[in-house]
Amino acid sequence: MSEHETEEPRRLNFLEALVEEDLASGRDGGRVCTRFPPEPNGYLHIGHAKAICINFGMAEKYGGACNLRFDDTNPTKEDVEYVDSIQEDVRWLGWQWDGEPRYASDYFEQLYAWAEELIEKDLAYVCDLNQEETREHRGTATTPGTNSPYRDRTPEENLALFRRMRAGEFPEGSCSLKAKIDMASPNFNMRDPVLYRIMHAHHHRTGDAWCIYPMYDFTHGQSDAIEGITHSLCSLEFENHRPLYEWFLENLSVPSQPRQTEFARLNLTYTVMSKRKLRELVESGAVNGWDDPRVPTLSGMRRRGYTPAAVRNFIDTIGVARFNSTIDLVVLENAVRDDLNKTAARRMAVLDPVKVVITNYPEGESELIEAVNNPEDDSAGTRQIPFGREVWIEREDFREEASRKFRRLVPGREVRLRYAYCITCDEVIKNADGDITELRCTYDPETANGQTPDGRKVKGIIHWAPAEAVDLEVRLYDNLFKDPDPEDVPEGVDWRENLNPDSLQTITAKGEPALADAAPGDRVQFERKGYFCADSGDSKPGAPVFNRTVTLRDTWAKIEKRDAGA
RNA sequence: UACCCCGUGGUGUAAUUGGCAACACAUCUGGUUUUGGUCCAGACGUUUCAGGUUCGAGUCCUGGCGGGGUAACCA
Repeated sequence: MSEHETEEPRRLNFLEALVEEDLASGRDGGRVCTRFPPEPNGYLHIGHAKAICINFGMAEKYGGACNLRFDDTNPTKEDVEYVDSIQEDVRWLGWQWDGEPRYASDYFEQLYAWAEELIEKDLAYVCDLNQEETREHRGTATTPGTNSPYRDRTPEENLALFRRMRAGEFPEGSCSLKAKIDMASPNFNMRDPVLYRIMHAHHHRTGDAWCIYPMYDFTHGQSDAIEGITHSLCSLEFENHRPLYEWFLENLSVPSQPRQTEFARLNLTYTVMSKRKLRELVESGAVNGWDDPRVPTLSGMRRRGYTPAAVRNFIDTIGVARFNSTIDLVVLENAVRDDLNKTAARRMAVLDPVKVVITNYPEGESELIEAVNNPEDDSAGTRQIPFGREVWIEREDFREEASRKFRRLVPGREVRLRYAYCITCDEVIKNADGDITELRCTYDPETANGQTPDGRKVKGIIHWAPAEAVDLEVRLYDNLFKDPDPEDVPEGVDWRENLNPDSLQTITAKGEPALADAAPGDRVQFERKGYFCADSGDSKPGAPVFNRTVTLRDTWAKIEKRDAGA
C-alpha cells in the first residue's frame, strides 16, 4: 500500500542464523525438522508457548516439519489427561504438527535394542548399587566419583542380567543399567549415567508390557534420530546434557545425527512458571484448577480471554537468546490489548453503578441511541441502546469535589454520556450512612450525537448503562502475586505468601441489554474499563458471566497516583 | 566450591568478514480523538570492569566482577 514497502526483513535470532548456516552448507540436505517434546505430566503454560512457537515457527519459516512428541518415559507421573490437553493447546495456538503425534514409548523396543548394543560394546553395565549408593559413588563438584564395584561385569553377564531386568525378575531399585563413561568427568552427566531403571508401573500407552523404563537422556536424542530431527531445540538447563546426547549418537547405530541447541526459557514478572509450583497452586486450592484465569497455563489464559494471535505476537516480540531474562508482564498485556483493540466489539457496562436521574427528561419516555461497535473497524457497524430518564454511571466517575484535571462528573459541571447527551449534576442524594445513592442531573437536549450547538467544549465523556441494563457477574482478575519476583523469598518464607489476596474480585455490573446474549468465549471491550470475555464454563445466554482479560491502559490513574505521591 | 553458559538503555532483543550502537516495550512531553482507549510526533538514555591486539573493539585475547544452570533410578 505505502511506497516504503521495502521494509527491512526482521533480523535473525541466533537460532534462525544457525539454521540458515546449516541450510547454506547443506548440512542436512537442505532439510529442517524440529519437534516439540512435552512430558504429559501437566498442563502447558506460556513458557511452553515460547518453545512451541520457536519449534513450529522454525519449521514453518524454513519449509520444514515439526513433530509433536510426548516424552513419556516415566509412567508414574504421566497421564492421558495431559496428552489430550497438550494437543488442544498446541492446536489452539494455531500450529499443526507433522502427521500423527509421536510418543517416545513407541520407540521402547528400539531403545531397548540400542541398550543391548551398548552392553555388547562394553559401554554399559548392570549395576546393583541402590539409589543412595549411586549418589555416593557419583562424587561431588570437587571430588571425582568412584567406580561401581559392578562396573567390570562382562558383556555376557550384563546382557543376561539386563534381560532378566526386562523379564521382571528384580524388584524396583535393586539394580539399573548404566553407561560406562567416566566417573571422573567434571560433567556429572557423564559419570556413568543411569540408562534404565526398574519400575513395575502401568504405562498409559504401553500398559504392562514393560517394567524397565529408559531415562530421558537415553531416550531423547535417539528419538530425535529416529524421527530425522535436524535441530533439537531445548531450554538452557539441558546444556550440560549435550555431551551425553552426542555420546549416544556417536556410539549407537542411529539413523541420523540431530543436533541439540539450547535457548533461554521464558520468565514473566508477577507469576510462576514451573510445573511444580503451578501444581502446588492448583492442588492447594489457591486457584480453581489448571484453567483458572489467573494462572499462566494456556488453558487459563484462553479462559481469561487471551487470543492465540496475542500469544504468538507476544512470543514474537520478546525474541530468543541464551540469556536468562524476565519479561515484564505488561508486555504480555500489551499484546492482548493490541489484538483485542482491533477485534473486540465495544459495549458499555458499569462495574460499580450509581443511579443518575435526569430530572428534565420527560417521565415515561425513552429513545434509542446509536453507538459504534468498533471505532477501529467500520465493518463492525453500529447498535442501538435505550436511553431514558434514569441511567447508571460509574461511582468513580463522580466526585463531590475535584480539581480541574478531573474530567468527569462534579456538582455544577458538565460531562457527556457517551453517544448520548451532556448532563450537569445538580444534587447529590445520600443515605443515612452518607453513601451516595442517587445523582440528580439535568441534560441539554441540544447535545445529542456529539453536538454542542453553541460550540462549547465538553471534554469529559463517561460511559453509562440504561435503566433496562442486565446484571452481569463480572470477575475482576489482578496479578496472582504481589511481588514481581514471587519466588524470591527470604530463607524459611514460603513463596506462596506472595500470593495477592485480591487477585480475584467478583462483582455484579450493569450492562447494556445486548450483553445478555453473549455466547461463552465472546470477547468485548467494556468502554473505558477493559477487555472482557464471557466465561467458557459458567456463562450462559441470559445469565452472562464475564472475566476481565485486561484493563485498558489507564493514563488518568497514573496521573492521580503521581500527583498523590508528589 | 568444580564444570558449563551468559553480561548491550528501566526491560527485552539487534548490530554483515572488527568500521557512526538500532528496534520494541516502559517512562516523560506535546498533538489528534464522542473511550483519560487507539493513533501520531518528539524527548530520555547504553556496550559489567581492567588490561591487551588493532588505524579502528559491543564484536578478538587475558584477568577480575556479576548473574544463571548442573550435582534425581525426573524431564
